[in-house]
Amino acid sequence: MKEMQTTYDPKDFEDRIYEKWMRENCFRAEIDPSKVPFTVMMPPPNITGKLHMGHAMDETMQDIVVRFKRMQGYSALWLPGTDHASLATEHKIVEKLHEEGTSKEELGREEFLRRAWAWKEQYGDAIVGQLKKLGSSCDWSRLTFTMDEKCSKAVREAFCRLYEKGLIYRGSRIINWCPDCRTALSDEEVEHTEDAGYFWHFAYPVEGSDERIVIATTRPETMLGDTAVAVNPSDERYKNFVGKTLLLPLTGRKIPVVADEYVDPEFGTGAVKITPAHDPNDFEVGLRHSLPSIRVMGDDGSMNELCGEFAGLDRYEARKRIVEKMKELGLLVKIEPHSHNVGHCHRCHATVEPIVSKQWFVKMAPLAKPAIDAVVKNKTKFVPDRFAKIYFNWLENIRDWCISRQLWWGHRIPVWYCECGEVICSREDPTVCPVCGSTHLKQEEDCLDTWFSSALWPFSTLGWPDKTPDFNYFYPTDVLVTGYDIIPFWVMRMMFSGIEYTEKVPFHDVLIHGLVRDELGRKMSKSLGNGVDPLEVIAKYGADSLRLSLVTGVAPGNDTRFTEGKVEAARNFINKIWNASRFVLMNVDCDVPAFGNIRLQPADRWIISRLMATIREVTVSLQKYDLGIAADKLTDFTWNDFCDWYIELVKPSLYGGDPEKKRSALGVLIFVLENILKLLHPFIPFVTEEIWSFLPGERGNIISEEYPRYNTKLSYKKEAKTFEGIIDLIKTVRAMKVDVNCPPSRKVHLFLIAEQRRLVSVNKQSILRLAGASEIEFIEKGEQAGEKTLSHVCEIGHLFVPLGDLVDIEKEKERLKKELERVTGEIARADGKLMNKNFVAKAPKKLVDDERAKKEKYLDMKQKIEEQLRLLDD
RNA sequence: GGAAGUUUAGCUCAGCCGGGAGAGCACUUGCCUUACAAGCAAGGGGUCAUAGGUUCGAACCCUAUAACUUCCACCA
Repeated sequence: MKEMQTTYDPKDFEDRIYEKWMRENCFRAEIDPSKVPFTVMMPPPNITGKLHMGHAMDETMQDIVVRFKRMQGYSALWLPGTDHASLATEHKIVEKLHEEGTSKEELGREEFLRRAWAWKEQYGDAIVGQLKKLGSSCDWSRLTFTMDEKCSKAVREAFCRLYEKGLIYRGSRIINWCPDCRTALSDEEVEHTEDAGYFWHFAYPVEGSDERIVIATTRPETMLGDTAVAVNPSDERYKNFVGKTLLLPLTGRKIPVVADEYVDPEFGTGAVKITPAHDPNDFEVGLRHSLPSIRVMGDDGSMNELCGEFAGLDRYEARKRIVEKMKELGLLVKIEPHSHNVGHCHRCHATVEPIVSKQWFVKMAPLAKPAIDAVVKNKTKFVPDRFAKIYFNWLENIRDWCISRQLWWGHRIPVWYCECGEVICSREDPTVCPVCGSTHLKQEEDCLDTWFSSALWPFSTLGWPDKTPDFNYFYPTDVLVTGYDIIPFWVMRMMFSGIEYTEKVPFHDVLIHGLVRDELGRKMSKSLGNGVDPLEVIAKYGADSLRLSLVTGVAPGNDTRFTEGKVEAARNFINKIWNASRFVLMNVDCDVPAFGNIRLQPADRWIISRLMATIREVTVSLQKYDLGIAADKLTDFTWNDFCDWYIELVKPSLYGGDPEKKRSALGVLIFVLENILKLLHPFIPFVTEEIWSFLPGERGNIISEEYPRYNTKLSYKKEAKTFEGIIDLIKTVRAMKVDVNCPPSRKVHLFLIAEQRRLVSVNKQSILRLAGASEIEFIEKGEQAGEKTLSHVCEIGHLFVPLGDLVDIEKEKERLKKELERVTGEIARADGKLMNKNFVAKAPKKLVDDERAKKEKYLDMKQKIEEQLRLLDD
């Protein structure tokens, strides 16, 4: 039999184990009617780059849940994939082309797409590699890319259905335009920041008079597109202006003064220039007053041909020139600093321009309603549930979704325009116009928003719209794991899409996690350069340590800080398990009896009792997605109970020379270790699998083992409680020795007045070893343990330890007096409660009983301490 | 202008149904005890942000306040 290395080194086996899992098809989810399916769709990472720490946490959480469910006997499918990330990817490729001295226009659509697919191959593979390094147990046979044929088919189906229902329309609306990416954006893709700017006050002259009206604007360049000035109808200052005509400076265009409630008289000058083509509010005002809409800016953010001398200028250059010009004309009244909310493209951070443009939209109101209802009715639950509020907030205030993008990389909109004017939306590429028979059809140039295909992810991956066996078996999915920042982009859209297309919610639970921040609590970002590469951490500490560190001490939905110290702590814990396992295995030199055939000793029953309690707590926590609590319980049990206590307690049995005792001890050790490894496997899959392979006997992979189950017959609650008296005894002796500076090597003689002599006797060797004692001697009440003796009342009885020269009687008296004080205080506290009639009457009976028992215990302690004090006084 | 979150040990954070405040790291002391110094043992350290309220009983529930964080919102 091969042996375990003396130190834990994950590099020795992580890759090898992953290959083994792959080779043996351990991640493959089968359609098995005898099993219950459990489905998780991996949020497909963008192919724009490599995975960051946030992904690492997201994937780890999913893997933990999936491995847990798989071990529980579900047919667990974790379907992996990647996202084409239309805008983000195209942006990156365009940047790269720019560096190469070319452009997408120069290459043309076809060549550009060829490059994009090459990009996808490269980065998609890198991501898959990273996921494997992390230990992700996803079903690679079902790996999906959002532009795979099946997804494209689903996208077309979805688009056509909405189009046919009249829920998709094309129209000219104000949209968010990114002049750098040169595409429309949805509202969600715009980030607002409070930017410092100015308020320019311009005077607009009234036609045929000397009167002027002063407006304030933050975007002077848009004045070229003004088609009115609006004032509040109740504003006395401007009453006489309403209906008059103004001469728009720089253009001489005649524009009316209109009255509209939208204007806030308190803000600015109370008069607002109206530019319907370049401002969402102005657009609305324009509609109400039938104002023309004049677009003065091109797709690249420069002023267009309507702008006279400013034509061709960049928007900011134009702003400068216009302000100068207005000043020259004496129409610049004043400039005041003003900070306001400015929208930025969330991809390239360029300032977004609201622009009127012909785009495709999804009508949201009819889709939002059922998506809200589903969560209200608990068909889908958010964990933690407070995130439901954020979800509602979005859906309740939602506006129509602009889905067209002026991009090439993505799903091209399945609409064709015929020369006769017919618009054809089709699942198949049409060749002939159904109206005029023409074959001159042109497909819509625009692509769909990436999130349009992401919205279909829970079912497009399973073959929808076809009724595939996968779809029938695995859909709807069980849990979606993602960050709170993705709720508006994705969760919400999957919800209404799932309900609309499949008539089922796409998942029952949404497990929301927070962001992984840096050591100082800052968001990890490229610009700050504070990101930590998961692969580097894995290289140094191993994937298991990284995984464990990402879920311990983390509450659902809360942000967490990444520190190397946490990874180190996780590594140390894993090292502990490694060595504990090594210890157990190096003692195996005989057949280990089956657990059921072992006559259990009190210590055995204690550890098994603790094991059962742990199994129960961990299982409950995992079912509630409380991964942090589960990890915490497991660490505590493994390290404290198993390693620090149980292993030490059974060493005398291993070393004592009695083969029967040794065999039994080994049996229990192996049994508990097996359970620990299984319980921990979802968290730290590699090392548990590796250790598992060293355990004696024929066994398969731990990944395919059954998750431990709570067994009432093995709970031994009462016996475990009693056994804790032994632990308490050992701790007491240790503390006594430290208290008097007794060297650990100096063995002490223990005298004990106790009722449970048998329990003590059975564990005598363990007690001697762990307490650093030479002998335990039972004495009767009233009997003396000799001169210079320290005493302590512990759970199991009254302990006396003669320590000779180390004992300072006066100090011991002091200590006893203090102890007496404490105990007296405890009695008073218990009395305080028990004398309270309300407590006795209203508190649960168990609590009252417990309180009475405590009082009894302390009274007994008090008596013993007083006795001892009297003795010392004599 | 709305909304959510956070505030607990020196640091980072847990804390379930309300029933004697926890972990890791750091710190102090002693130990290389034949698995592990990435370790063992024993310790010190908290006005659970503040003020009220509900309750027999509050870190936990309610109200208000403060500080910080985040999301949303068209005030030109």
